[in-house]
Amino acid sequence: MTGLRERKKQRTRDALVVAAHELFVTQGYDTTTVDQIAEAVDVSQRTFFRYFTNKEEVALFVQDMVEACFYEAVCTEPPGTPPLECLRRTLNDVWDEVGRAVEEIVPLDLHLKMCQVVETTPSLLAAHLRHSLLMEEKLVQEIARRTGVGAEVDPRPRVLVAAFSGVMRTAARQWGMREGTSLETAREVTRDYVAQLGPALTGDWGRERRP
Amino acid sequence: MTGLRERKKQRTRDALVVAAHELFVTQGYDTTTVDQIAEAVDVSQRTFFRYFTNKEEVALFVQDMVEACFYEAVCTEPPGTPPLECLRRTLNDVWDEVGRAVEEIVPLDLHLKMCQVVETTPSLLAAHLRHSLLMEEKLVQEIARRTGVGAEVDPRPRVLVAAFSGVMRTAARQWGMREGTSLETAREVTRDYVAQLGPALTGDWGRERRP
DNA sequence: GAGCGTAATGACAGTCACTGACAATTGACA
DNA sequence: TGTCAATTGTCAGTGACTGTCATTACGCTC
Repeated sequence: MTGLRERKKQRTRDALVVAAHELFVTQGYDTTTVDQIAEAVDVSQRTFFRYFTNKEEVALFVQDMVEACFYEAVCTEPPGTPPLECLRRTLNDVWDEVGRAVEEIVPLDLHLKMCQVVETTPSLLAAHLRHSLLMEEKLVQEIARRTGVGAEVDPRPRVLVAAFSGVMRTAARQWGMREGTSLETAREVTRDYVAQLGPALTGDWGRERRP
Repeated sequence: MTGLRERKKQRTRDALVVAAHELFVTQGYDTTTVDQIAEAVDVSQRTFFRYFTNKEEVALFVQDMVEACFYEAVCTEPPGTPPLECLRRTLNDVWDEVGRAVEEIVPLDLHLKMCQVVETTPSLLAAHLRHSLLMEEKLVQEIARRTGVGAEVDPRPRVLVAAFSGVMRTAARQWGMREGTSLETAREVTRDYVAQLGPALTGDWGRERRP
């Protein structure tokens, strides 16, 4: 199953991801050319485009994996849990696994820095949002499946996932703008934000910060 | 104030928007080149890029205006309204004005078709999502202002706007996939989806469609 | 209404992301 | 070891976008 060919490909792909991350983090996304990435790994530009359909993809490779990781975790959640609770609980439990999965490809620190690059680079942020949308659709299907509610006739699965994802994105964004970015702070911020979903929707906001 | 120079520029810009819309709608976004758009209006490609920083911008010009329109409407809402109610009410009231504003630039029908093109064209959808994010941030500031809650210390403004915007985007998306796309159906679908925000978050989803 | 300053445009060359085609290389497997 | 198929490099081409400079056109003054 793991012939030399496979392993070589895997190594090239990983090397491209790591090299790209290092270049993006140090000199910025827009100012890094595909040629530079390819050269760093000593392959031709054409080969780069055989591994990644475009420049964005190599930048979002790890993030996509993280989101896929979250989706998988949601799918393994025990049935019968109320949908919002299911998402919230998964979110809280999945961080360690995410950390491990990331480390298999790039140093965790590099990935966290890359998250900030994504947030601050318009074209990259745009692509990231679109990728997230695809994952949202998968989540919708899963929520619909586990609640027995048809996503095509009842808007609630979509509405729930949209609200939840919107809040998570916001949390990620706010976290990315902080100084100390670690998995721990990310977990805290997202947990915090999601917890505010209910209070934020009800009109009676007190005058002081959440009690 | 409106010298010949200004009016001429305005006319060129509008002509570019209309020509671009027609081309995008008939042959698709990716298959339309900037040269074609410029040629249709009889200006050089360079001039096109003096009016719009990139190809996406001309495609999203009207949509951006619509979102700005919504934002303005939120700002003129009477103070004291609970924030979610404020957004919901504005959303319901603003449609006619939006229709009028759009018609000043492109035929409404063309715009509605363009919305579908945006939803179905990955790169364009990505750009659209990013633009929406900018508008969300403005909304956050406005909500924070009118509730006297600091957006930098209390997550609720961001959480509320994120949830609301997420649901609106979902509604727009679902609407765009329908057959009969009119302002009326758009109003209905969005109103419908936003109304489901509360029910979707509570765990006790009934087995049948919303009663 | 002639002339001057400035804004708008066109023409051109160049960069970079991305693609198709074809030839060269290399692992897999008989 | 030889053959097949997958992987890669090279090259040429397209299209989005940018900087530069010469040209045109507007607006304003005298």
